[in-house]
Amino acid sequence: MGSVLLDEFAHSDTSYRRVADTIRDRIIAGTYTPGMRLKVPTLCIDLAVSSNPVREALQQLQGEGLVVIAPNKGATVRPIDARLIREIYEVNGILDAFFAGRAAQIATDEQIMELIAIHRKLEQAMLKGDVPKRADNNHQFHSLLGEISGNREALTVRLRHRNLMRAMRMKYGFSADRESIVLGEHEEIISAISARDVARAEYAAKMHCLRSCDDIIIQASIEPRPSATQQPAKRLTATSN
Amino acid sequence: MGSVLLDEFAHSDTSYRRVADTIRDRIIAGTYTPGMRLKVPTLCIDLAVSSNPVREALQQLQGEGLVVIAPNKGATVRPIDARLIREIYEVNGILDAFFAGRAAQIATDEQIMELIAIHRKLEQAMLKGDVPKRADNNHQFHSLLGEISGNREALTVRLRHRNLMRAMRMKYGFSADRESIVLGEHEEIISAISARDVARAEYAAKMHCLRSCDDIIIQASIEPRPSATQQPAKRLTATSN
DNA sequence: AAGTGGTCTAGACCACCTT
DNA sequence: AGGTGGTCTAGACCACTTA
Repeated sequence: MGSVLLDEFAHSDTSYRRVADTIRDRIIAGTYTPGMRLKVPTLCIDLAVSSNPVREALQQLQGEGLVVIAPNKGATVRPIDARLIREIYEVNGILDAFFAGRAAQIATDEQIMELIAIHRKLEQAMLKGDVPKRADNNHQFHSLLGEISGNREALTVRLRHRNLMRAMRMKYGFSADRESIVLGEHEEIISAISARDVARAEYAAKMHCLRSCDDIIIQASIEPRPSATQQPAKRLTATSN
Repeated sequence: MGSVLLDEFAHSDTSYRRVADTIRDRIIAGTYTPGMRLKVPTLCIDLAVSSNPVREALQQLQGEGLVVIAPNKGATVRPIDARLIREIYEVNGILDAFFAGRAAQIATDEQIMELIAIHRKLEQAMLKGDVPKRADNNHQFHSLLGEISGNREALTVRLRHRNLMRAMRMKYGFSADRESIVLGEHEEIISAISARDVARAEYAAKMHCLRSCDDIIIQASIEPRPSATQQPAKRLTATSN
């Protein structure tokens, strides 16, 4: 029987998942920047699907904190201001201190080896100036720390915040000397974990976060010309419930 | 021209928001219990809407952590096992310690008065055995602590976890003597904040969380046996404390 | 007063079951 | 095979914003 609709069997996964993955990647990659309108008709054409999967994907991304949906007004990439950055890094600092402290308690020697291996790859990527690989290795470093803790829930929260901050980094970048400092901070964290020094590991992780926060705020305050989208309007921050 | 559809002007908000609110309330109230299937056709009939708003609401609730959606298999109320409870309370303990410690630093005298007022109302509700009011006042107590910190992002995370645990409490309840213990723990937190003793406030809040976690696990008398799914974890995260 | 875009319905398609 | 229910499309309705 001939199918009325698409004969392509491009159904490896559900459509709304692929749409959500695509939009998420574009937000993290900086293709869609914070504050940008995400119009359903445009996305429908671009991704060759109808409105329903797009709308479901946007709802899901709102749940992840990457998108804000205002009733009858549509979706925008979550706008990020200095306050939100500070709040997120405050939470990140608390969680990362927990991760590092827990790692100092329970990490196996193999896991510590793996941390060091990732750290070396990160070092290489920085030397080569390979920005995407740099971001990926940094992500792996902190993900492994989270996994060692065994707390998936905490890791989920942390990952969502990381995605938001990656979007910021893609828009504003790092300050010139931040990269070499990051390496030193990672080494201090690894050193503390290896020494099984919980307090030092917690402190090192927290400081790593604080300095990253300071850096991103400095970078972001370098006035990026307002893009040619619509007027800023008011910030809506429609917090659910 | 006559409207083809409903002429009722029952459009105070969007449909998918009302559906999400309804389902969320029912999960928290225990009408829909963890693990229960949420079938779209049933919800459509029950709530008198079509599938699209229901599906969008489910996606949103998945983002909030109350619902799990499996591709081509549908939605279920998020199943909760002992591991998830421990993970959530671990995060809660960290966040509540932060909230209480921050409150000890920056709470105004008026805010502390308000905390005490809520505490008294909670006391009254417990004496009267008014369970819904009890839950509501307890929620207010911890929400105010979160608001004092000024960190909305942390508060959002904490609120989501609170919703999940309220669903658990609605299903399993408290142990007999837990209520009076809660009052004492809240008083200790208030006392530490009033004394501006950061470390004591953090410790009191963390202990409050840990005891609540222990209580709910006992009430649920959950055996964390691995279910029919695969068991990838080899090393169990040493049962904390 | 159009137009744009968000929202919702009805129905078709199709994946995963049961029998 | 048949049924149940998840998924997607097409199109209608409607809120908000242009001019």
